[in-house]
Amino acid sequence: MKPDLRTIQGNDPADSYRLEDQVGYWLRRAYQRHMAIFAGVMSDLDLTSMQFAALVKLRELKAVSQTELGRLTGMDRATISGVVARLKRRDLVLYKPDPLDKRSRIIALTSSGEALLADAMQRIGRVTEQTLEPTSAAERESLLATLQKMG
Amino acid sequence: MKPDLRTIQGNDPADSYRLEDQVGYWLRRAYQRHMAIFAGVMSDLDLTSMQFAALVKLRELKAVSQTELGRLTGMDRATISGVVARLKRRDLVLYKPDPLDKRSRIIALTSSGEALLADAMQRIGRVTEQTLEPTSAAERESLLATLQKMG
DNA sequence: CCTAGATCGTTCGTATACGAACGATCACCG
DNA sequence: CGGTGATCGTTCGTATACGAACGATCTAGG
Repeated sequence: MKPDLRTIQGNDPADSYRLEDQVGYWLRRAYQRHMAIFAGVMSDLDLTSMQFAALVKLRELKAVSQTELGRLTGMDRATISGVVARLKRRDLVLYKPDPLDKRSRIIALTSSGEALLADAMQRIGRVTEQTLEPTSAAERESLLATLQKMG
Repeated sequence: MKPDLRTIQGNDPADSYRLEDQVGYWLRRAYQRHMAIFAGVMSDLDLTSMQFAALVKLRELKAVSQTELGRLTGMDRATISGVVARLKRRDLVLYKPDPLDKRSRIIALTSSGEALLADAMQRIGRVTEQTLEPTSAAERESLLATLQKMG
């Protein structure tokens, strides 16, 4: 069915390499499109998808240390540091000292953080809907399962 | 099989929202892991996946304008500008004037660019292999097809 | 109690990412 | 031919992303 291009073109794997055949390329493209959809739906809230992820986790857990919040949302120390700082600057989150560890900084939602998040959560379904719009229900299930294995 | 959490927890879609159920979250995770694998395999070449993508396209097309190269690799004007500048600084690519358009800048591989790319292309299979390692052959085909629809 | 190693959050350096504004140029239309 | 809108690449501002080095603190072991 599918001819082996290496046989046709030679033994060097480089000869048959095309960007458009690579998972990495399409992972990036799909993620990129998802981000653009997110930005569009949330544009008037001025909220990035990473900021949203952090707020969602805070809503779920009430209060976590900054590094732990990073772990839960998939951001390293240095990255979550900036994300949280920008949320703090807008008074969407606040800092609390950790009575058990002076190194640690506990992060929690403020009421305006909760309010903004509530608004964003009303819209998040549209983001997923548009992201997955080109796919069938079966594809969606399979995609999610496969991505979870890979993550 | 799967209970509708909205029915159990209330009517607000926010109540049933979990980061871990979202495509966007897993797209990011999978892409992130792919990037880490790429960086590991290519570490001694000091080549990012975006730089690699640009070099691959240049090898395929011999010479393209900078903006066109960006389009083909999925980077906007501002981003490809920096990527190409860093490749130029390392003499992996060179600039040529476009005889037909004074605004345009034609980019092409240098011989050291070709050499480095040849090395990278010998390894790229390992990157894909490791990225897809947790998945079956059927899942790989399905994943690629679905991502392509979404991209 | 006291030190070696782990962990917390910061900062720096580098590399994407992308919207917006800019000057130069191009293409097309009247 | 002259002007208007589109396109080329740059620069700026902002937001991730992440390795590395740092000071402060915590933990475990002796």
